Amino acid sequence: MLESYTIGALARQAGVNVETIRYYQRRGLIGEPRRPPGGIRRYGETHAERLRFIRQAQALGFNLEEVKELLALEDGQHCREAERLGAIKLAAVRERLGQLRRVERALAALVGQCHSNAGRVRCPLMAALGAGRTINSRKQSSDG
Amino acid sequence: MLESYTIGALARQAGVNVETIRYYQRRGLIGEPRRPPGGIRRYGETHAERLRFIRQAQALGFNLEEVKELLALEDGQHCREAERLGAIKLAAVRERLGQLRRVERALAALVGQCHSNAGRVRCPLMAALGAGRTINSRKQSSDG
DNA sequence: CTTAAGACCGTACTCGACTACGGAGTCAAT
DNA sequence: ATTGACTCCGTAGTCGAGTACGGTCTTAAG
Repeated sequence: MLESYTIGALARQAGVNVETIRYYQRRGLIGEPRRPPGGIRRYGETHAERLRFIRQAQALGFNLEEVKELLALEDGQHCREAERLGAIKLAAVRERLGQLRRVERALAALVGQCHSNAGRVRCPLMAALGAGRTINSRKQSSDG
Repeated sequence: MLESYTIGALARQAGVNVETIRYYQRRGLIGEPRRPPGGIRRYGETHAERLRFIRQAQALGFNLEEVKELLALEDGQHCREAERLGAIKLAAVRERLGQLRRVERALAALVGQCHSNAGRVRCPLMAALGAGRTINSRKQSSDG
């Protein structure tokens, strides 16, 4: 634990903006090391990892509040609570996963169909995404 | 195709705000039916479906621009283009899917571990999300 | 010591996606 | 004809997640 990065170095290392780090600190997602008398804060690997974690979690659709909870799990002693939160997130993730799978299938079908069927899109995507029937709405635009 | 909803009814039916519909129209995601001489626009099932489509796609992480493209695929005659776009989206979806699967696994592991291990969280989530090592940073908070 | 890069900090701006507001017009019921 | 709910429309405000700005302070190099 060398605590060797300045905030700028940390930012570079993690591929985020300095301002973003400071923003996360304000939001309580990463703690700021106390600054040595009159000086400049130093950050270590743990911070870098935390940043990576945050970005990953975000990329998966968790918002900062949720990420914060996730991080609390990680830090937490409260296994009971961790389990509860984890289970909730897990359910959410599985739901997302299910939908995404349907989309994948539909999209794959669309592309395949397109391939074999040049000229006519019947769009299985629409079917997959909640609508029951074929649409073919001929782009009822206005702008006139 | 009864074109029987007013915008308010459509909104209720689709579970969105009237303003949201108008916003989507401005953004070009749904066309507005021309208004009968001096009157009020009427919407039909196609609009309702389109709204559902939008919400679903959004829930899966597509932004409005992307949704618009998706909708263009649907509307489009241009199969060639549809295929191209579709393939791109498909790749994105698969990437997401892969990540999400990893998270699911990790989260499931976390919850399971928690269960069998009451009192101590080692957090496989962290491992899954880009960090290599166990963290256990004891919440280096600041806040005075 | 001077200087320049960068830290520190508060405040303000941006961007996407809405959401609210206010005034004028429409329409069905009374 | 009047009322009240609702539409239409433009403009403005909100919220989440940053990003930028500007002034002061630290710190390393010359």
